[in-house]
Amino acid sequence: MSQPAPPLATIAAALRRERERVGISLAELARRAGLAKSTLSQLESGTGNPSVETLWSLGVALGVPFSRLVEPPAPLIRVVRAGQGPRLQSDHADFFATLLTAGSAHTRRDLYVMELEPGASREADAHLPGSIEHLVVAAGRLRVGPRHEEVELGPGDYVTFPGDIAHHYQALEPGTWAVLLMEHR
Amino acid sequence: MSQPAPPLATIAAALRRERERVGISLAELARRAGLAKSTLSQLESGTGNPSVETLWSLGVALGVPFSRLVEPPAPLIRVVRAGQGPRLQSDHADFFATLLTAGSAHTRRDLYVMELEPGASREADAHLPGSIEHLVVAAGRLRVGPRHEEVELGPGDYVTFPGDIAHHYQALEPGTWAVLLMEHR
DNA sequence: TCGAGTCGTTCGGTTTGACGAACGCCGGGC
DNA sequence: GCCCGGCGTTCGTCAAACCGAACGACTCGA
Repeated sequence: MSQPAPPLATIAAALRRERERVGISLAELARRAGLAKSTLSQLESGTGNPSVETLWSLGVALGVPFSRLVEPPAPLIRVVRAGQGPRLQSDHADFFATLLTAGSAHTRRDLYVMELEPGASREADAHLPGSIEHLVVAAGRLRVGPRHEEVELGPGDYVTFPGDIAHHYQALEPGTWAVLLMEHR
Repeated sequence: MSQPAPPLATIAAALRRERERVGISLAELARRAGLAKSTLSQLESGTGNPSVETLWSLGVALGVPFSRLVEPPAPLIRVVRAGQGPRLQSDHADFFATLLTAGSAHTRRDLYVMELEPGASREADAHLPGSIEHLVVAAGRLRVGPRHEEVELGPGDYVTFPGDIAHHYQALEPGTWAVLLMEHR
């Protein structure tokens, strides 16, 4: 799984790549991560073997998960057999989902605006294995999550959870709506 | 994803857990990983902050991916409350973007909550070639789009446009915010 | 042109992680 | 009894990760 790669150069490349993606300078990143510029400079140049704490603080400052800094960008071959495409859930009386952009065969992500009215909660079956839901509440209040782990959200709140286990949505106020990003791996 | 946890204790627990899962002694694991027993002993006791190389060799010897040693057992659901999460500053003081979830190494897909105040428009440089922006306005009014093709959006409105050409955002009302999905490649 | 600011790199000094050897502990033979 | 093998921990030494300061190069404004 993680055998062959000596992660020294991988980390160096990942650090520079992610930093430039965020669009900040080396000095600025060092500042946010609480490190010396010299340390970060050596890391990005491939010299040195950072401690976990050091690399962790960089991951936090960059807003990326730890693994993105150590694992090489894995070009991953993936097959979706015919008939296994994501199925849209049928509409419920108090639930509307508007498909904004559907994932093509290559980019499997769907973006919805979801409108809900208070009342009966919407039970969602498990989707495809590996699917992940991201939700940002735009207005109203929403109770959502996997069974027995529901959370209550207000405007601006964000939540993510696996889509491949049973979960449900329930609006707590009229006019509740949210942006839903469905990822299918 | 990787925010709050100081991974010292997490690593200690993960090492002991994985080692006992394999069913080998501390000395044996140190032998396979090419480390000194003392080093591993201190790591499992929570003392010390291993280098990436050290932890990597342990992951190889244990036959587990690197991330299993540093990330706590993944919670099913994760919430970022409004106004929390890492904020990306911009060249203008009236623009904030909060990174909600960063795409994995191969799925470059970042989800933001973007807050804007009226006034000077934010000029966005072209991003990586092939990137696409999706935007859903949650509150306020927003003028956005590529140069000379701007559109005006209200709550619930959705727009998508290429991110690899120059474009800009401009809030028309106070308290304007939107959900931004950035796709790369 | 000069000055102030930021950029990223390089250079000693200090902290600390990793090593090897020794330690005490426990269980099984001869 | 005694010794032997392996276990996990502790201690002193050494290399190196990290730091702070200084450096030259560059960009703006005055």
